[in-house]
Amino acid sequence: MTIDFRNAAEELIQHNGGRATAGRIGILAILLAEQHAITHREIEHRLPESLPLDRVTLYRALEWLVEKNLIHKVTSDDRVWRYHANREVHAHRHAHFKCTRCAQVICLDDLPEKRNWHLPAGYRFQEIELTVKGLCADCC
Amino acid sequence: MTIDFRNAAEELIQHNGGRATAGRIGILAILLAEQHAITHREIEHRLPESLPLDRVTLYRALEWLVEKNLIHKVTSDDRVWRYHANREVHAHRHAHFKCTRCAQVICLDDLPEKRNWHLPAGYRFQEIELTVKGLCADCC
DNA sequence: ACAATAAACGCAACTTTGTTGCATTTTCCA
DNA sequence: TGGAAAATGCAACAAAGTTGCGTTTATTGT
Repeated sequence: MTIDFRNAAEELIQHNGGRATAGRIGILAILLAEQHAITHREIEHRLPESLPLDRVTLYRALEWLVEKNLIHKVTSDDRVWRYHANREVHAHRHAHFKCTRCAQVICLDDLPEKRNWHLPAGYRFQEIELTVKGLCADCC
Repeated sequence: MTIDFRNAAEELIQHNGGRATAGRIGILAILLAEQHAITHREIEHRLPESLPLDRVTLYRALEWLVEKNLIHKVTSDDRVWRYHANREVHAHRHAHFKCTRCAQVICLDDLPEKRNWHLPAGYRFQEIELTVKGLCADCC
């Protein structure tokens, strides 16, 4: 199981012209295996003991993966980035759900239309960032 | 002009059962005078020399003002809270606009309908947090 | 007007998240 | 397989925000 994610991760990394280092593979495999967007710290805890990775290296690897569009970052109100592997669903921009009790984050599929947003004169639209907050099934 | 904001601030604070200290009045007056949501640091810089306020006191005053519903906080992707005085417009929840160049934040008036968001089974909706990103008139 | 007291405040120290510079190690490919 | 480029690890730093605690201040009742 894990091995499949590792293989997929390695392939994805190489197809993007990056070096398939143990760190990157491990990180991406963790994110591929994960349903929810997770924090830097959660990734760190999921790393096997056989792969001790420096905090900074983890930050840089995540940055690289975001750049290469293999994962994406989610803003949150707790000042912590969460990361999630990109799948087909994420080809387009999408909304996120965050549980107000356990802080779990998942991806939703819709985003409101851009034209609904009448900005003041002279303002230019670029993108929408939307988080729905509530309770997840476990916390309800 | 400033004096009007100070008077309004003092009244608002007293009507909420809080002590009208120089700090709170000064802070709320600044926020009342401000069009945009501004950061802790920006507030600090706007404080007159006659009112040197400790960082911590500022944080605590802001926290109190949020609790009392006199101001509200805005989440942002730069991990910094921005604060804005509540006006009639803000009686209901609303969206925000953030300029991707100068980081200025303003309030918009609409929010998409809750029912548009079909969450997974068992999830409970609470609220929406939405930021439109783009360029403001000055940065276009 | 004034004293008592609860609420604010200021200071110092700490935490968390993330970043930067630089020397060392590793990957990849010629 | 050996050398260049890329990735890593370490140490130090930075920004935002929090906590504990002793001191000051605004309010309230007399």
